[in-house]
Amino acid sequence: MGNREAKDALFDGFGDVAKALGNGRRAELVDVMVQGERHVEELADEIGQSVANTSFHLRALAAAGLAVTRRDKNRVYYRLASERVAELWTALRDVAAAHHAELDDLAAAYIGKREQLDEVSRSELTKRIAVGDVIVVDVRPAAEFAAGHIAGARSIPADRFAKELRTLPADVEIVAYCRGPYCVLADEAVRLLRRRGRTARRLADGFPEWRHARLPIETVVVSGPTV
Amino acid sequence: MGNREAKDALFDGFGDVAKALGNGRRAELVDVMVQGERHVEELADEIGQSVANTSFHLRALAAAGLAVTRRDKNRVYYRLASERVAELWTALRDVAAAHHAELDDLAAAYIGKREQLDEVSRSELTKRIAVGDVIVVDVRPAAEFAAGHIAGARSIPADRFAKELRTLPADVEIVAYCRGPYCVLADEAVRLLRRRGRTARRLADGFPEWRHARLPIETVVVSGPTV
DNA sequence: TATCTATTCAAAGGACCGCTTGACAATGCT
DNA sequence: AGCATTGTCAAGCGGTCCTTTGAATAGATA
Repeated sequence: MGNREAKDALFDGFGDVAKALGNGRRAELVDVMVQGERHVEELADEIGQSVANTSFHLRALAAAGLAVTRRDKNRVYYRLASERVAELWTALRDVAAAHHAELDDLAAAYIGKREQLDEVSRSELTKRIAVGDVIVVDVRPAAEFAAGHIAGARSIPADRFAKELRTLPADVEIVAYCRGPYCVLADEAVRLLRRRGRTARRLADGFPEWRHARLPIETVVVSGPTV
Repeated sequence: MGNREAKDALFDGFGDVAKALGNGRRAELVDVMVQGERHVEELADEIGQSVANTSFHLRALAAAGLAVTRRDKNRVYYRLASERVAELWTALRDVAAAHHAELDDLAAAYIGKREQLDEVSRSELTKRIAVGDVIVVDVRPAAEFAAGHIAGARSIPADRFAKELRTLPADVEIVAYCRGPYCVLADEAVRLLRRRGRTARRLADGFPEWRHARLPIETVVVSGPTV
C-alpha cells in the first residue's frame, strides 16, 4: 500500500469519471438528464445523434457511474445516478464559464446577446409570484415539466409556443424559464412574446437551479390505469 | 443562433474542461495543487513522471483554464486558477467515490484498511484543540505547511517523521493530518506512532476540507531580505 | 558574454476515442 | 407464434491522446 502503482490506478479511476464528462455529446446528455429521466430515442433526438451513438455514450456515462437505467415496457430510461452528479455538472459548467477563455464566444454564438434587463432573478420572481402579478411559463418539453416545475407555472413547450401564445392574458408580465443558463428555449419565447407586444422576461437561470435553491416546486403525478 | 452546430461547439467547450481532468496524472496534479502552488520539478516528482511530461500535462490544465502560472527567478510555479477549481475537483472526487464501483477497491489498495475508530472528525478536533489536550501534526511537505495549515499545528513532514517523532511529548494524544481523504501520509505517521506505543489518530479528511469549512488556519509569511 | 538551470517544444509510436454501418437481442403487441 | 419496436453490440476508419526522446528557449549566474 502507498505505492506509486496503486496511487496511479486510483487517480486513473478519478480520471475515468472526468473522462465520461469529457465529450460534448455526453455533456449535452448530462445537461438534459439534469431535468429528469428520458428514454434513449428522446435523448438521441435531443443531442442530434444517431440512436446507436447515443446509446454508446449513455453506456459510457453508466459505466462511469454517472447515469443509471430503468426499463419500462420496451423503453430504457436513463437518469443521473444522483443529485450530486447534477451538482458536479453545475460545478464543471461554472468553472468552465469562469476560466475557459473561448467559452464566452461559444456561448454568445449559441445563445445570442442577452441583456441584463431581460432577466429576472430567482429572488425577484419569488416576490412577484407572491404578489401574483406575473405568469410563469415553463417552455421545456412536457416530460420535463411533469418531472418537476416551478410551483404554479404553466407548461407551454417551445415547439407549440407560437400557437398557444395567444392563450396567455395580455395585461400581465410573463416570465419564461427552461433548463438553465445555457438553454435558449426561454429566450426564443420571450423574443416571440415581445414581437407580439407583450411584456416578457426570462428567468436568469432554470429549473434545476430553482429546485437546488429549495424554492417551491410541483410535480405531475400520473395516476389511474396505465394506458 | 440556437442552431445545432453552435450548441455542439459550446458543449464541446464544456467537454474540453472535463477532458483536462480526464487523465490520472492531471488529476494527481490538481490534487497536489489544491494544497497551494508548486513548481514544475516538484510536481513532476510528486506524480512520478518526467519533467517534460509533467510540463505537458500542466500546459493542458492551463489551456483549459484550470491552472495558472507565475514565474519567480527561473522557476515556473503552477497553481489552480481559483478556489472554485478546487471545489470542482472535490465534487468530482466525491461523485467518483459514491458512484464508481471499482473505486472502493482502488482506494483500499492504495490506502490500506482504515478503521473508523482511528479517525477524528473536524468538529471533534476543534473541541479537543479548545481543551488543549491534543497535539496536531501536519505531515505534508514544508512548502504546503507554509502555504496554510490548521492553526496551532506543528509541521513534521512525512519524510523526516521517523526521525523527529521522538520530539513529540509522550503523554498527549497526537492527531496527524495531510492533504485529504486520499492522502496516506497521515496514516503512515499514525501507524508509526502507535508502533512506538503512542496514542494517535488521523483527521478524517485534510487541510483543504478544514479551510473550506472556515475553521481557524495559519499561514507562514516569509519576510526579511530575499536570499 | 558564456554557461548553467528550469522549462518548453517537436516528433514519433502506440493506444485509445468517436462516429457510422449493419447485424443482433429483448421486449411488446396482435 | 410472428412481427414490430427499441436498444445494444461489433467492426472499421480516421482522428486524438499519452509518453518518450532529444533539442530549443528563457532567464539567472559568473
